[in-house]
Order: sequence, then C-alpha cells, then structure tokens
Amino acid sequence: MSKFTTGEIAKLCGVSVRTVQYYDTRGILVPSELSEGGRRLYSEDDLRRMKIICFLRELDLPINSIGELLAEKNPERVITLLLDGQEDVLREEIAERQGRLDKLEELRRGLKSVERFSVESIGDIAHIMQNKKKMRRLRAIILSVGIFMDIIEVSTPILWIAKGIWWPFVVGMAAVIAMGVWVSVYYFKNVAYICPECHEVFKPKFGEAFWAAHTPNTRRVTCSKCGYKGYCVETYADKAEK
Amino acid sequence: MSKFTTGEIAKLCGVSVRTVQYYDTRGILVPSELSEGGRRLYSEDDLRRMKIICFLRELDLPINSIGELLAEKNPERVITLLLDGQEDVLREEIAERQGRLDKLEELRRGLKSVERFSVESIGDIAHIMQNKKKMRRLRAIILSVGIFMDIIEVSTPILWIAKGIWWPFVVGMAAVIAMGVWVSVYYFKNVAYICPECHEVFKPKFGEAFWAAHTPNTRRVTCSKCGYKGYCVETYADKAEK
DNA sequence: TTGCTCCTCACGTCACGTGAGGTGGC
DNA sequence: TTGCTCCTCACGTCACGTGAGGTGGC
Repeated sequence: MSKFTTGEIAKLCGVSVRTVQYYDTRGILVPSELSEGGRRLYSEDDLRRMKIICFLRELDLPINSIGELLAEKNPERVITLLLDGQEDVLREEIAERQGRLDKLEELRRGLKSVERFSVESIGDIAHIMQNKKKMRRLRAIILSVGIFMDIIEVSTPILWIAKGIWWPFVVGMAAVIAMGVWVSVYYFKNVAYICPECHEVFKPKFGEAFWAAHTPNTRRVTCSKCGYKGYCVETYADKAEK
Repeated sequence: MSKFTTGEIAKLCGVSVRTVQYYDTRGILVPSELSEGGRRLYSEDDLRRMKIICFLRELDLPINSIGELLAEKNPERVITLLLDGQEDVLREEIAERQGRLDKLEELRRGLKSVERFSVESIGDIAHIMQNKKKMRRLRAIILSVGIFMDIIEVSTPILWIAKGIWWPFVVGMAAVIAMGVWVSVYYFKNVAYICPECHEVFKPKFGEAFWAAHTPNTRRVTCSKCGYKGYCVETYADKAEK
C-alpha cells in the first residue's frame, strides 16, 4: 500500500499543495494517516477521492457540495440534483456575460458617435441605452396615432369628393387637430434632451421644442441649465426628470 | 442645488446603501459635502458620477479601473483599452463556462451508462473522459496499421495468383505477423481497464487481455487488485499506471 | 417623542494564494 | 550537513452583505 505526501497528491491531481492542505482543513479530504512528524500521508483511496473532487471542481461545483455528496448514503440522487443545479447556474452565468457583452458593444457604438468625448458622455450613453425600450414604445405610439390621422386625412376628402358626403371631413379634421395637439403634448411630456455641454438631462419649453429643427434622434433646443443652444440627443424622460 | 443623502443616491442608482458607503471608503465616489452630524451629502454631479460608475459596474468592470478612468486626464484612450480588455475577459469567462457545460453533459451521459452506481463511478468516468483524446489517437494508430496489414494480405495473394509472383506474399506475410505482434503489444501497453468492483485502474497480463472477449469499449479481464473477473471499461493508461 | 435613516466597526463570503518563520526527512 | 518539502499561522483577494450598537434629523 503506497502512501502519498501532500506534494505528490498535488502533482498527481494538478493542484497546489495549498489546495490539498485547504481541503484537509475544510474536511473535504482528510488524510487517512499522519506521520510521526505530523506530515499528511494519503492512501490510494485518498488519491482516488481527490481525483473525484478535482474533477467535480472543474465543473465549478462548490467544495461544500462535493463534500456532502461524498458523505452521502444515496449519492446517485444527490449528484443528479447537483448537476441539474449546476447546469442552471452555468447557463445563467453565460447569459449574464452575454448580456454584458451586448451592453459593451452598444456602449462602444455610442462612443463612436460622440463628437467631443468626456467621461460624462458615458453617462449620456448609459441614459439613452437604459431608456431605449421606453423610447421605442413611445415612438411606436406616436407613429400609430400619426398613421390613424393620415387615414382620416385621406379618406374623408375622398368621401366628400366621390360621394358628396361632407360632414365626415369636418368631424375628421376637428379630430385630427385634437389628436395632433394631444400627441405632441404627450410626446414632449415624455422625452428629454441631453445637453452635450453640461450633460444635464433637461426638458425644453413645449413651444421651443415643437417648432425646433430636428433629426431622427436629436433636436435643436436650449439647455435649461447652461443655456447651450444646439442639437441635443433625444431620450426618454425618467420619472425623476418629469 | 439639491443635495442627496446616501439612501437617495442608492435608490436613484438601484444599489444598496452599503454600496454607496463602500464607494466612499474606497475613494470611488466621495460625497462633495458632509452634514454637521457627519452624514454624507451628494451633489447632482455626484449623482451623475454614481450613475456612470453603476453603468460601468454592470459591465463587471472592477471598481478600481472605474476609479482610475474617472480620474484620468485622457479618458477616451483609457476607456477604449478598458472595454477591449473587458470584452476579452467576458469571452474567456463564457468559453470557460461553456467548457464546463460540455463536461457536465459528458459526465451525465457517462452516469447513465453505469449499471451499479457509487461515488467511485464518477472517478471512473472522469478518468475515461480525461484520456478520451489519447485513446482516440491510439485507436486511430491501431486502425491505420490494421488497414495497411489488410492491404498486404489482400494484394500479395492477388499478385501471386494473377501474375505468378510469389515472393511478395511470403515477405508480406512475415511483415504482417511482425506488425500484428508489434501492434498488439503496443496497444496493450497503452491501455488500462477500470474494475467496476474496486474502481482500480489496472493493466491485465498481455496473454489474458489478448485472448479475452471484448466489446468496442470493454474487455473481459481479471482485476489485479480485487480479483474480479468480468467486462471492464477500457481507457488510456496514464503515465503513473504504466 | 417616535420612527426612519444613517453612522462606524467588525466579521463573513469563496477558494484558495502568498509570504513568514520554523521543521521533517532523505 | 544541505536542499527540498512540508508544517502552521495569518493576512490578502473582491465587492460588497449582514448584523451590532449607537445616533442624526424630521
């Protein structure tokens, strides 16, 4: 019956001496014998046990779980549960990291489109990213209402010209104007702009915003904090900013 | 200029009060003011800074790196490097976890094929998995030699019968016998068997193994440790076991 | 005055790594 | 005797979480 020292066990299992000692103190792998000088002596059974432990550690199972499994009377059920749980954990960890990668890429794209960079630009991009979904929903609402308005604007004149029925046109136009006002107010109530100078997230006056020049994602407005006037990126207004 | 307490900053950034306090002690976000009673008071600039910190933490960047970035004179270059580095880290972590998932699945398949389970079965499966590549390589060598032997065995008799040239057959047969012996010795020198009773990885006598009944992955041999005789799973012999 | 919030220790997490200072064993 | 290995503290890692025991501020 050959005996192994701490260092031999470590080498045979591809771990550090410290790890072997640590498993002893944690009660995961206690050497079956001690030399007179107090040195750990491991049997071949110990080595086999250590190899199992190291293999399960490669799956990133916690040592406590491994210890409990090896002490278990019915290890078959336990290992099934353990593996099921660990699979979930690993899938979750991968999903988390994939999410971070996606965020990282989005930040990178955002940084590329910034003209004068400062650390505050990161905050601006973060704000835009975090409100992207809400912004998309808002724009979808606006677009739907717009399409509905267009239908009224086109169909009622046709009805008047083709059939001579004039009153749907009158009612329709009144409705279109009301809807136009409502949708504009609703829109500017829910959006805010990021000042490229002082990085404040601000809401301009309705009047200014409504008539201002704009692109799909920016609008030429005046920052309420620093007074800067120019194209500001549009974003969704957080609760705190409303 | 409104001021925020620790709890307000925490709520606005979706973290715990403890985290806000921790960032102070670590010098990542030091409040711009303290009340007379010693309470932390944060400015709107502090809040903006905290939001940047939290956003970058969502990418799992270490707080020290975030702190250095925010103190940097040239943050644009630094963030590019940071993001590049973090992308590598995340990809590596995903690859690690994917590797663990693959291993986990292989272990699961191994466990299904075990008839009488015990914890030692895990060690057996681990051994087989870890030597699978070497085993495959060994079998590929054996197969190549076998095919070469077959070619000689088929072609030289044809040559003899069709053309009347007999000596290649004689030379070939001698070579085939030599190769057969060599390949068998080589094979059994490099494989070992796992005893399903005592889980010892052992090497049977050449004579027994050579004539023993076998399936693609098992062979009916006698365990050199416990004397069990029966079908044992074949695996590659580690250096230590040779 | 009563809750609520905040304060500072101080320890715990997880699986070891890294010295320090000393000793066993060939 | 000389290296080499091993031993036991004891602290460090990383970003907080979790009490304990006390206090500020409305």
